Amino acid sequence: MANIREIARKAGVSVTTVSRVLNNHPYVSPAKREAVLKTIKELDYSPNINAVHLSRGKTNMVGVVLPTINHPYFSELLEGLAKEAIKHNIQLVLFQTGYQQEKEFEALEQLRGHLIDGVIFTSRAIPFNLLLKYKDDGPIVLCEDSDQDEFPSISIKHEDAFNLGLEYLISMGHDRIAICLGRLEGANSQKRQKTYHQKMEIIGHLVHDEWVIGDCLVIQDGKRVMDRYLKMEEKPTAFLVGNDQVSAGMITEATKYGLAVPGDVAVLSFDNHPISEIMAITTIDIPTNQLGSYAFRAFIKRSENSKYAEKITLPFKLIKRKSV
Amino acid sequence: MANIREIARKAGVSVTTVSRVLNNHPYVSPAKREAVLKTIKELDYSPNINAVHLSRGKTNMVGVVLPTINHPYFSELLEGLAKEAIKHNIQLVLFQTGYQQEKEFEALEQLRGHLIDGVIFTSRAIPFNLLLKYKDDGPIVLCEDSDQDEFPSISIKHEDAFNLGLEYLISMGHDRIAICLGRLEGANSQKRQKTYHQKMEIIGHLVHDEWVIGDCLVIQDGKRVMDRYLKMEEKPTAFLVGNDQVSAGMITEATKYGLAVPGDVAVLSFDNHPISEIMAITTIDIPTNQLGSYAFRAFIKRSENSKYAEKITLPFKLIKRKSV
DNA sequence: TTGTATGCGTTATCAT
DNA sequence: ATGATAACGCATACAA
Repeated sequence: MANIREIARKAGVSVTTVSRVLNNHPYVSPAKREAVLKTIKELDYSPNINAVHLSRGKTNMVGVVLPTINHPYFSELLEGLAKEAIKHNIQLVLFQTGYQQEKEFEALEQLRGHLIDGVIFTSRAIPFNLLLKYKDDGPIVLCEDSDQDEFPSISIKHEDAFNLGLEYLISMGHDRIAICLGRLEGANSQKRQKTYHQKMEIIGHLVHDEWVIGDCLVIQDGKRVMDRYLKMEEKPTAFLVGNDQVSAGMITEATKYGLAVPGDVAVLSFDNHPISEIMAITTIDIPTNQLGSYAFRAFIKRSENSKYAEKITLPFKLIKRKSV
Repeated sequence: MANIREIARKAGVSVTTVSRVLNNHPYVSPAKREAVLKTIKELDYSPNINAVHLSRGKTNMVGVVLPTINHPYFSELLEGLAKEAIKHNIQLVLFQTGYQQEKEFEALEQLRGHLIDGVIFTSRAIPFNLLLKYKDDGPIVLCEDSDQDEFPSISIKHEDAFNLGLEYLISMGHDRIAICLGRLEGANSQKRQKTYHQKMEIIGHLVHDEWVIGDCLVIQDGKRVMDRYLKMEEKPTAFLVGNDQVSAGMITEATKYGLAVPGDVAVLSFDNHPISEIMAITTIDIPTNQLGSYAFRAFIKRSENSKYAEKITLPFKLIKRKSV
């Protein structure tokens, strides 16, 4: 309840001196510094940070937009962000969107309201032109393989990574390949589907509509995929899967039905998260953690230079295990 | 960049009127309201929330202390919290501690600094007497089976739940039972160990030191546990495991070595999270999500009544599947 | 219904 | 080295 003025009065100094002590400024005599510190302790004082923020004009907090934290991809990414944020003494404020645009706008509005100094999108649902309106409100960073030059962005080249997966499956003798993606309408999924169709055309293979499966995000979705597979008239011999969680669910379910992996059906996924190692899933390693670190550094650069808009792409690599 | 004063000037009204429009107060003529709204739109104005907070004396944000979000237990709990927080139009600010006390103090310091209106501990590492010092700085809620009356708390009765697990294993013919816990020094773990030793004594069975395994939190820890099991001279016939993740890792690893579950070794865990269903793990359901909801409601009650300190315990139940 | 003036708790400027 | 005072942007008691 105590404030800086009260401290000043009791310590027999001015508020300026108290503020100087609080912020470790030079030019405060040891005697007065001592007196101030003593009073602060006595009154159990601590500064009202809202006032500090208002006065300073910034908060040292940045928003992180993500669909859910209840998924290894995003929690890994977040750890990368957090690791870097700590170095810069900056707090992360999370915005769990569940892919709801409304929630993303909430983050952007907090940016406008000076509650946070910037926003990092680990995933985005709002259209680009609406995002653009917030360009001047503070640093914004995108974790996406994007086709724009307004904001800095960090990602892997999704088309290339998807191609790598397809080519590996083909090299292992598969030509009847199905794919499992997240939200089919998302930018990344669109790119992946395009890549898929192109590649299938090259090897001269028609694509069955039911071989493109959406909404594959968590382990339970893998079960759903296998159930669907069992009912297919035209069965693929391999699946290229958007993330390890779904693969894990698929393989577990397949095993239940006595299907051999990769004998009856091969599975290749993305991420190289712990579960893929445990279950010996062949996967394409995505440096998810690093993605986060780089994203945060991009935020810092953008803070220092409001024109900074570099597109950074990180490497990925195939991890051969036992599911293909 | 624009502020309320500028809006007032351009709209030809007082700052008070602008503030009234902003906060939907009555007693503003439609004409002036219109003028203000128009100017706000023109200047692309939005309020500086720090100033609002400073002026109002509160922020509508509460801190959530948790070891990591990269774990189903905590992300589930968090979802329960978030669901409720949304209803009250309150932002959650996460403090990932990694069980570092320092991080928990950070949350408490933000409470003191009026940056957040309260703190919810989903897990706690700092000693109680230090926590107590923050009692008057704002509402604090504990998610723990605690023995205190200063703060409201939400939890299940860990002793009872652990007993239920032990009794079920015993009823299935096991008497050589090992346990896997999280941080052995934590309050919950202590209670569970005590329960374990008591029960083992009742059935007249000595406990081997190596049958109490700590640091079991994630799926990889399950692998470690099984590796250790294989080297034991005195092998248990069953494991009571602190959470489903660890069970999943154990079972996967056991299967690799040709061990039958539950034939060679039975596994019973806690949580009833998705992976336990997928892998048919027998588990004790913890209403993790509800735990979060209740915790948030306790925060609200404590905000309204600074004496409120109810201890709420939620029910748990055994889910019989195929790992015991 | 509207406006003036003051307060919220700090930092920063500018003297001295 | 120190302090008086003006911002920071908003809410609100009070007056009109």
